Amino acid sequence: MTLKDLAEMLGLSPTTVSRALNGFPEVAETTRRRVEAAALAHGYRPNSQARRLATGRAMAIGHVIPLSRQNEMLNPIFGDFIAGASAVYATAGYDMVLITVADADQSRAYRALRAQGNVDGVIVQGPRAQDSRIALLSDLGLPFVVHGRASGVDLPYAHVDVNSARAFERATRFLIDLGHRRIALVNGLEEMDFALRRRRGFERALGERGLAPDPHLMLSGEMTEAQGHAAAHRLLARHDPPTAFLTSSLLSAMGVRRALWDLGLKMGRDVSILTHDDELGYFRNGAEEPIFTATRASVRAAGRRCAEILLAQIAEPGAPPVTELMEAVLVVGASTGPAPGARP
Amino acid sequence: MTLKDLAEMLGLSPTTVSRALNGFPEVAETTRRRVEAAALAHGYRPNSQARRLATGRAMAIGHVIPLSRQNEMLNPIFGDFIAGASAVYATAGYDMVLITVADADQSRAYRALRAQGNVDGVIVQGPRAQDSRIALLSDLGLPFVVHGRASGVDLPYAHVDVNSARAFERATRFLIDLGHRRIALVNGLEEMDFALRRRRGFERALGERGLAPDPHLMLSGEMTEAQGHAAAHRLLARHDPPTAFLTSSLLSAMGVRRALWDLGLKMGRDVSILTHDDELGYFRNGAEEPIFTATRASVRAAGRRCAEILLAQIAEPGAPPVTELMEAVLVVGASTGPAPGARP
DNA sequence: TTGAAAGCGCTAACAT
DNA sequence: ATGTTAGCGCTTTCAA
Repeated sequence: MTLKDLAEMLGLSPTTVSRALNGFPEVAETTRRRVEAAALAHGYRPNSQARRLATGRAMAIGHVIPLSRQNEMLNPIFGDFIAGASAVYATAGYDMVLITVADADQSRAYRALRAQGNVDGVIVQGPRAQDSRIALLSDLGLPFVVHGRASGVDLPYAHVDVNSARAFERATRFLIDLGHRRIALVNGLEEMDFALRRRRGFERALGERGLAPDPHLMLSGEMTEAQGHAAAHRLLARHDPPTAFLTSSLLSAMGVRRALWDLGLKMGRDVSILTHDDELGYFRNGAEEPIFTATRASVRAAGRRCAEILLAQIAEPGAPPVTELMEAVLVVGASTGPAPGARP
Repeated sequence: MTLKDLAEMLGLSPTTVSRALNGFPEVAETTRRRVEAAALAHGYRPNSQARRLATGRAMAIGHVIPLSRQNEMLNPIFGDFIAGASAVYATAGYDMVLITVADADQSRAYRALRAQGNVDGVIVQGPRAQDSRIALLSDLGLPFVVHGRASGVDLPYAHVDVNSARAFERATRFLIDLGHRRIALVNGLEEMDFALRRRRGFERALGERGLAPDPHLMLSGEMTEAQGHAAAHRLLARHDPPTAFLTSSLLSAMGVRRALWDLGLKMGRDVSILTHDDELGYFRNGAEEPIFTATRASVRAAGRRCAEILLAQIAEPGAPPVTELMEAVLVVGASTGPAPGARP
C-alpha cells in the first residue's frame, strides 16, 4: 500500500494525500478526514526510506560506542541513558541507531556517517579530557551533543554534564567533617574527563582544610568491581591505611565493600565508604538499601535532555549550543560514620 | 559528492560508476581502478537512504525493547548481547536500530515496522512462555530471531537459547550431592520462559533423587539485587531455612549474599549459593573472584549468533529456521560447600 | 564493456 | 483547496 495506491483509491492526487496526512493547513477538513480514514482502513504507512530520501533528513540519531569502551555498555548507566533518550526519539519519530566503532576508526566512522547521511546527529558518550571527536564533529557540521564535557576543548559545544567536581568536593568535605584525615580516592581512568574533574574536587576540598593530598591514596583504573576490590586491598595493607574511601562508581564501591568484608572490617565503624549518586550509585552507599529509583531517574533525565537538545539543534541549526550542568545528589549512607578515634 | 558528480568528473555514466563500486563483474579492471581511486580521493560515500530506497532493503536490524522490561537494558547481559550482535552488523554493513515500545503497542509497533520498512528483520528479546510476538512476526513475514524460546509456541522459528533446564538440573544435582536437602530457588518472573525452564530443571533433579520440591522454597520475581536480598531474608527467617540457594541471576545472587552478611552467616559453611554462568553470572559464584571474561564472551556469542542467523535468513528467505541450543557453563565457586551436618 | 532511461515512494515548488 | 511536475541519489532493466 503506497501513497499512490491510496491516492488512486480516493480519486485524489498523491500530493493531496501526502498533505492531508502530514497536517498541512490548506487541506479541506472533509478531505483530510476521508484520507485519514482510508489510510487507517488500509493500514497505510509511509515508507520511511522514501520519505528520508525526499526530505533529506535521516530521522535517526546515532549513538556511537567506541569498542574499547565496551565496558560502558555493560555499565549500568548506559541502559538508563539510552532509555531516557529513546523516549524522546520515539515521540519525535526518530530512530536510534547504535554504532560500535573501533578506536582507530573514529574519525573515519564519523566522516562516513556524515557522508552517508544515515543519521541527523550524534550523541557523544564518555568524553576524554581532550576529545578529538568534538573538533571533528564541529568541523563536519554534524549536529552533536556530548554527555559530559572535555576540559581541554575550547570550542563551544552542546553538552549535558553533572557537576562532578562539586560533587566530590562536597563528598570529601563531608568525610573531613566526620573526622577523616586519610581519605582514599578510587577513581576512574584519568583520561576520562569526569575522573579528572572528580579528582580536582577531591583535592580542592582537602586543600581548603589545609590537608595535602597523598598520591598513594589516589588510585585510578577501570571502574569495575575487581578494580575496587584490588585497590582497597592494596590501600588497606599499607602501614597508614585510609579510614575512608571515596569511590567513583557503584561497581568499585562494591569491590571496596568486599575488601572490607575480606578483612573483617566493619563499614561505618572501621572504614567509611562514600560514592556519589549520579554516575553509578545505584545503591545508597554504605547503607544496605538500594536506591535504584532515584539514580536511574537522574541518568534517564540526562539521556532525555541530551536527546531533546540534539533534536532542537537539528530543528534550528543556527542556535547557540545549549549546555546544561546538573548538580549531583549526594546520597550518604548509614555506614558512612565518624572516623575511628575522632571526637564526636 | 554524489554518484552523478563522480561520474561526471570521470567522464563515465552513473551506471558504470555504480557497477564499478559495487563489484559487478562486467566492469573493465582499469575502469574499476580509476573509479575506486576517484571515489577514495573525493571521499565519496553512497547515500544510504537513496540506496535503501532503490534496493528496497533497509540495511538495518531492529532490536525491540519492551518498555516494561527496561530492566533488561540495565541488565548486564544486554550490553554484551548488543556488542556481539553489532559486530556482525558492522561487517555486513547493517545498522542496528534500538526501538523501545510500550507493552500495549507491541502489535502495532511490529506492524508499523513492517509497513514502514525501516528494518529488514528484528531480534526478539526476553520471550515469555506464550509469546504472541512470534506468531505475529511469522504472520507479518518479517524475519526474526528469538534470543531464548517460548515453550508455548508450536510454530517453527529461529532462535538461540541456552539449555536452562539442564543447567539448573545439573546445578541442583550438584547441591544435592553436597548433602543439601533444603535448596531454595530464587527465580526470575515465571512469565518469562527461561524462568519456567529453570524451575523445571530444578524440580527434575529433585524428583530424580526422590525429593519433593517445597513450594515455600521457590520464589520468583524481578531479578534485582533487592529482590534477592528480600527473598533470602524471608527464607532464612523460616523455622526450616534452606542450606543452599540456587539463584537465577548475578544480581539476585548478590542480594542473597548480602542477606547472609546481614545475618552473620558464612558462605560455603552455613549456606551455599549457586548461580549459573550464562545469564547473569558475572561472578564466579560464591568464590569471591569475578569472572567477567568468560560470561561476557558467552553472552556476546549469543548476540553474534542471533545476528548471523538473522542476516542469513534475510539473504535466503526460504531456508528452514535455524535453532541453536548452547549448553550453560556451570561455574562452581569456593563458597559452595557441603551442607551443614552432611557427612563428607 | 558501457550508457540511457525508468523508477523506488515520497515531498515540494509551482501552477491553477 | 487541489493537481502537475520535477526531483531526492541510487539501482536496474534494456539497448548498444
